[in-house]
Amino acid sequence: MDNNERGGARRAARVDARQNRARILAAARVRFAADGIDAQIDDIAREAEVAVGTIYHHFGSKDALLEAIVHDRFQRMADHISSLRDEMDAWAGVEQTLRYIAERQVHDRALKAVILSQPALREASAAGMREVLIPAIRPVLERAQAAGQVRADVVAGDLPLLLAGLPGSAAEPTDRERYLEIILAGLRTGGDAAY
Amino acid sequence: MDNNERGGARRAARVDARQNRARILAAARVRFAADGIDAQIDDIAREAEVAVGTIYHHFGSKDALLEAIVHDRFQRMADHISSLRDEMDAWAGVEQTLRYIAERQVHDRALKAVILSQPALREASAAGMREVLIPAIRPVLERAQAAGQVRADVVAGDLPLLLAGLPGSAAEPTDRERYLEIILAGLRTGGDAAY
DNA sequence: TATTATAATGAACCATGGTTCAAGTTGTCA
DNA sequence: TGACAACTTGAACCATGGTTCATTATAATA
Repeated sequence: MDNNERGGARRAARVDARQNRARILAAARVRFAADGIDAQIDDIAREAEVAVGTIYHHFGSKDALLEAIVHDRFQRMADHISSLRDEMDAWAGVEQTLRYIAERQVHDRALKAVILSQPALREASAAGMREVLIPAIRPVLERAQAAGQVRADVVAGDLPLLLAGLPGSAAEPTDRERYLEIILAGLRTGGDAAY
Repeated sequence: MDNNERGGARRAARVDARQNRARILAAARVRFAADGIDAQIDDIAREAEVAVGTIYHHFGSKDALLEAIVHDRFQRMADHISSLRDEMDAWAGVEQTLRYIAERQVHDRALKAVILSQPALREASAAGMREVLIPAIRPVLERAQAAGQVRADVVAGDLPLLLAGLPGSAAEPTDRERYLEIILAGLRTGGDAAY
């Protein structure tokens, strides 16, 4: 149902199969980003120029496909955020992180949906956030907290949630910028001089 | 399809009909609040102790029923918020408003969903927000802005959105409190001394 | 009480959209 | 160049859940 690299298996995956798998992933990324969680398998198949059955051959279910996409997204995001860890200014790291997550969310409705989803449902995908994205955010955040630049009570998991209401791609860029500034100001250690 | 008060009609609505209508509304409120937008008509019917057909007799469609509920919710919220307009301290008015909307959202998943929904889809319900809730928030907000207590660039429509990521009813109350404080701090006129 | 407009019922209907699988293709290896 | 496992195909299948409507029941009126 799922053929990763060389398992203990015999034959290597056929090259056409690998191409198709890639086409499906690409199409799924596009459609999930545009239509959100309820993008349709048929649409993905059409866009990938592949039959529905092929998708099921490679991924087994719609949820599994979504999970693959989303997990990959979280992984890439985590990598990027980790690279911000030693931004010269700790605060800048936090700001960059926020802006980056915001930008990702605006371009990907499915991602946004998963971030918002109750941990109960959509468990497989939500796990990717808990175990990949959040751990990447944590050091960036804590560094800024240690420097007294961010409220001490904030937790890494708060950041994605705070961005949940970010105006979508239809809205004015200035609306998004204002939203971000409000959140950033809220996070920054303010007049109440916590430290 | 919808029998409001006395139209130009002849007979008054039968009392059992009125009771059933009320039962349906009550059940729908409960189920939409608990299950969100995709609460099932059959469940609502069961909870109201009424046949599905009766719901359709009174409301015509699931969307219409949802719209009725949501519009009513927005109306009540608007009324409550308006009563805060002349809170002695302008800032307190804003804070109360935020806390009130937050509390409503946590208790009602459908409400939260509508607030988050792209204005495109779910148009009928979203209109209720635009035309009832937002206008009620505006004076409270602008009063605090005039007093220099809230960022000048914030708009009434921002407030519900900022609360979109608020941790749901499953989360610790302290998580919600922290979230609120961050938003409040972000709105408050801060060190950058706008005025 | 007889009449009737209005309301209630719920099994059947239907659209949607994910999933299956028997039949046919094709890359790869010997 | 076979031979075969791996892969692809897409029509058919099925579950879900909103909606219809012919039938039956009942509140209101005369």
